[in-house]
Amino acid sequence: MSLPHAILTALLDEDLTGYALAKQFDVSLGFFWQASHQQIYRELKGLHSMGGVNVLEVPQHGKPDKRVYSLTNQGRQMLDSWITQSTRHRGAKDELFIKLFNVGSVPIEQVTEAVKQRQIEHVRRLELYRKIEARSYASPSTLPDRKKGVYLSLLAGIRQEQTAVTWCDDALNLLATVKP
Amino acid sequence: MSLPHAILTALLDEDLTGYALAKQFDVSLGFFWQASHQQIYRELKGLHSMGGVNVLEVPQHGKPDKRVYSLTNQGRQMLDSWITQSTRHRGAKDELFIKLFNVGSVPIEQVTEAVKQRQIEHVRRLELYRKIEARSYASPSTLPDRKKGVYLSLLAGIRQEQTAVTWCDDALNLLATVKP
DNA sequence: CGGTACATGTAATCTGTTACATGATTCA
DNA sequence: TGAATCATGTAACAGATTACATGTACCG
Repeated sequence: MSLPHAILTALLDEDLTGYALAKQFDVSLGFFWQASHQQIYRELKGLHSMGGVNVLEVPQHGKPDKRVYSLTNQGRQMLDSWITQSTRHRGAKDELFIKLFNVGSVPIEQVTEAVKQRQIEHVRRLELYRKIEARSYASPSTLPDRKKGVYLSLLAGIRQEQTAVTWCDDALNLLATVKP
Repeated sequence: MSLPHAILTALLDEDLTGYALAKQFDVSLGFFWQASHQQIYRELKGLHSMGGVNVLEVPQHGKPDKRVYSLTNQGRQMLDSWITQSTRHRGAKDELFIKLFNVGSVPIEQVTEAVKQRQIEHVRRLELYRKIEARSYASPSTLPDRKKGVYLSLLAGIRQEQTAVTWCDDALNLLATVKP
């Protein structure tokens, strides 16, 4: 039960439509918590009926009408009390490790291929994160308080990807010693 | 759709009951893919009706009867063809990052507390992994092929935890500069 | 006497994914 | 002309979590 809180968090700095929220969940917060537009529209209704957000309906011409959501005081209080609760993280479910547990029982090339593929993804991710770092967080010591948490998240992402890229190299080396 | 394959994988080396499988999913494979006993019993039924596993009913006295599951040839084939399919990983959903995105809007002590708590968990995890490494994977170069993938998973776990512990230190340092 | 281990399950609910549905505008 | 962007949603299904349910044996 934390997608609602992720949405409230995204609304801290700016009012957003469901559509714009869904885009945010593709980048930024979405690097650490992803959600589809279907989920977001569903949750926004729930949050609205609970008083956590306000809606402003904005008629448009040429495009469908907008519903711009904003955080209410009650929404802020929901965040405040949620912050004190225990932090849950469902351990990442990653099929790659199941595949690795199959080494020695299935054709090794397929596992190697999966690791190579994964490394490409990690490299891409790392490049993206570094680009964001260079653009917006070049001097972390002078960051306003409000940005420090976001920066730390990005830093976590960078380190994770770095670790993963290096691990892929080591994994490929060891997998190369497995007889086919 | 990969819990079935995780179960088949766990059955590669030994026949197990649903109960024992659930325990495996608390350690070993479970470090990278967790599942509750309810899920496992459900999936075992499905796998059985699809011919991926055999059941041997073992009457016991004093305890409920056992159903010992073993992998069939068809089960092995299911793994073989699954291995070639694309590897999915749902990005880890971690509330800690949502909390970090709240820095500057909620009481900072709570966020700091959450990071400290998380660091303790990572340290514990790291110690556990290292214990397993020392016990079973002291000389990775002489490992039989069948164990190499498992070792690589463990190595990934160790590196991830190490990275996380270090990051927590850096995070705590930067969070200490946030005005309350 | 109380807790843990063994051993299996059902039912309800909550989350997440996939597919379907609509429709104008802008850009190549 | 066709794809992408803006903008909202419904419906069905799959997957995960929580609660409930039962019952013996063994250890301290």
